[in-house]
Amino acid sequence: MNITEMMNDRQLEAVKHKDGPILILAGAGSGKTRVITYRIAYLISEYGVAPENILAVTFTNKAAEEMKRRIKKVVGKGASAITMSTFHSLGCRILRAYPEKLGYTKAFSIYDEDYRERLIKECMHDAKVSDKEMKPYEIIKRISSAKNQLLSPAQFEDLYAVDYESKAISRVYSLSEDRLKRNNAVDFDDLISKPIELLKNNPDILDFYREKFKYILIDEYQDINNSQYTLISMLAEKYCNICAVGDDDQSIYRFRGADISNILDFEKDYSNAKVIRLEQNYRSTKTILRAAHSVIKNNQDRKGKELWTENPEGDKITFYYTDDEVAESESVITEVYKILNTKDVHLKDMAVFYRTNAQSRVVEDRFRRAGVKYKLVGGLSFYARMEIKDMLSYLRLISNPRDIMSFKRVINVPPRGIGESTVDKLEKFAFANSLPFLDSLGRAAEIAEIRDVTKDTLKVFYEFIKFMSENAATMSLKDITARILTGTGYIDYWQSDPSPKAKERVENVKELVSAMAEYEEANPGAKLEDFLNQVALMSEVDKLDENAEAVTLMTIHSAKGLEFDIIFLTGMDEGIFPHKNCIEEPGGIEEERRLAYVAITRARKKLFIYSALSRRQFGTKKMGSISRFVTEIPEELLEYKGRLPANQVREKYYGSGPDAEPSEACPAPDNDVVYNDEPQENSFMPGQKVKHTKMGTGTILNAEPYGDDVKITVMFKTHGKKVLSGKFAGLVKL
DNA sequence: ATAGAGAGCGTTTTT
DNA sequence: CGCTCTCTAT
Repeated sequence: MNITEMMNDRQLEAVKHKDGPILILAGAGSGKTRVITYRIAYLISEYGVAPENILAVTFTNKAAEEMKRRIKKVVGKGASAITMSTFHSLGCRILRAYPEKLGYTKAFSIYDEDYRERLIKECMHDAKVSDKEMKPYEIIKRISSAKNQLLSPAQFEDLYAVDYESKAISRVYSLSEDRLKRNNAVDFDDLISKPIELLKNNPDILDFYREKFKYILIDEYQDINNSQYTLISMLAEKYCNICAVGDDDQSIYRFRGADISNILDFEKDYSNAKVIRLEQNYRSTKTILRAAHSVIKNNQDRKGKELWTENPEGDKITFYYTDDEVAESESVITEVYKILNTKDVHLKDMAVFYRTNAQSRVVEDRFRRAGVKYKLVGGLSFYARMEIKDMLSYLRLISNPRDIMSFKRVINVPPRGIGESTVDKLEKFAFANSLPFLDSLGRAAEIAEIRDVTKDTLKVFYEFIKFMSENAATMSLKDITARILTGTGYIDYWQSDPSPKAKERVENVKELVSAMAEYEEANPGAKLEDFLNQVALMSEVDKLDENAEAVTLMTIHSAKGLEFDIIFLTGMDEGIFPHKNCIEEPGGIEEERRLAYVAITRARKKLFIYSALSRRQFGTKKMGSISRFVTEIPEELLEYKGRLPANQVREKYYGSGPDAEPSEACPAPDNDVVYNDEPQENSFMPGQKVKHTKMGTGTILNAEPYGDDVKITVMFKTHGKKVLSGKFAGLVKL
């Protein structure tokens, strides 16, 4: 392998390290993926490690596939024996190898958040916990965190069930575990915690995996949570050949239990650990990197590093201040066209980022009107559509006939005259006679309270599911779905509906059939369970087609690990980013700042940052103020555009005269670039730089009328955020 | 059992 | 504003 001239010394050191623990602190764009890929290839080709003895855990399935593809290029076919997957896929594999040890069957269902919420609501009902007094979401969060801490319902009760609330949660937790078991189902947290339980109870199996995975690599180590940490530690304990790769500045999943101390304490956990820092950035311009650093350096809780690059200085970062979210989107569109016309950049090299999924609606709407092609990550994507979920529920029921949640979803789709009360009776009957659910359905005739017509309907449904369930193994995936579509009347139901919406649903369902055919071709011999697991464990980014010639629309969280030439970072307003819910939380702002750091460092060539004077939220217009993260970027890296905070600033950056140059390809909307034409001598606008006699210089974040005075919020460079009176503070505009 | 209307509520981020 | 849940009338 000739890799010496392809890498810098640090990278090479990481690649060539053989045995023992190693921590690679890899800054954004430092060639991390390359290092991991070549390290694995090197282990195989130079150190003679068997591919099947390597486990690599990545953040998305796509990253895993991409890495595998690259390794194959270097070491050839043998690479397919490497286990390369996400944490959840790994857990799923282990669980599927020994399902009976924990009382599951091989065809267990994986419940997504939607199903989990329904299930928790049912348990709340059973436990007599009203969803008025406690939100299901809060309970889910507590249960999820209990599972991350590897606490059983009994342990949770012992530890926490002291107050009324925790007692209620404890009851719901216990009931939900029973129900999941009865349904032969697991949730996302179980995919980590149940394998741990399995390995703890079965030392022989644990030893098997320790021997199998002699070399372990974990990517995005800064974002692993307690249970994931436990699983990996258990597996790595024997040989300690663990290679952790991560960046403490990019830890952004604390809300789902990620614990940054896992990476900070790696050297304590493995006392002989080698630590390598990758600080040369190959991705971004000097300007972008400097901006990113000027933001992240405000965090206290970090290992501390500064990336450097040999890349050119690059363009300034454009800071756009627009009227509202619509003007923001339209400005993005104008810039997209400008770039297409003047630079050798394609639509697929551009991305729009936002903090929350809800913000995508306006962007999508405007893109659609302007005819700019886009691809949306997350939100209401293909697999989240009603008709697709219906079909998947049918498939899940056939694969796992004990899955009551799936049964409930489809029993009356299309309408068969079977309602809640009938389902209740069936469920009670199954429970009372401790029958697998499908059997109780088959014996519905014995339930006196069910009407005869309903019994007939149930019988037909039962026979169909039973037949499919027994014969699915001999059918192709495509045929299974096709038979469900006709056999259940589902396709007829939508085809007889003349609305365009229904037509779309039919199209989507047909697309699912071809997706299954495609999957089958790519994975010969794949079973129905394999397909269902793959769909359940697929991340939003996995569904993205990176070659499609369209602009990517995504949350910053989804953008982690990706890079684009041009990035439009929208919604940089206080309250949105940083999000208002995090501002009060301890450590909240620092996490948001890391998120901002991730966003900025995704850009290769050019970054646009957007903020708006006002935004529509819950239907009402709300005045906003510029995000503190924007003010943390030094002025000299920014170029101001759009609605200018004040005339002086406008002259400073543009000279006199408006610089409206609408692109030919896309006539700029009227409100694309708006200037304050009236000189507003006495008004203070967000974005305006000001000077205070005591506190020095700062930027106005917000200004609102307050009686006959103005309440001005200023972010001072040295004194932080202060609220001042416009009348008395004696602010001088700069 | 079901459709349709009205109320009420919510927005972090995800495998 | 738009979605979901609940209530009510068939």
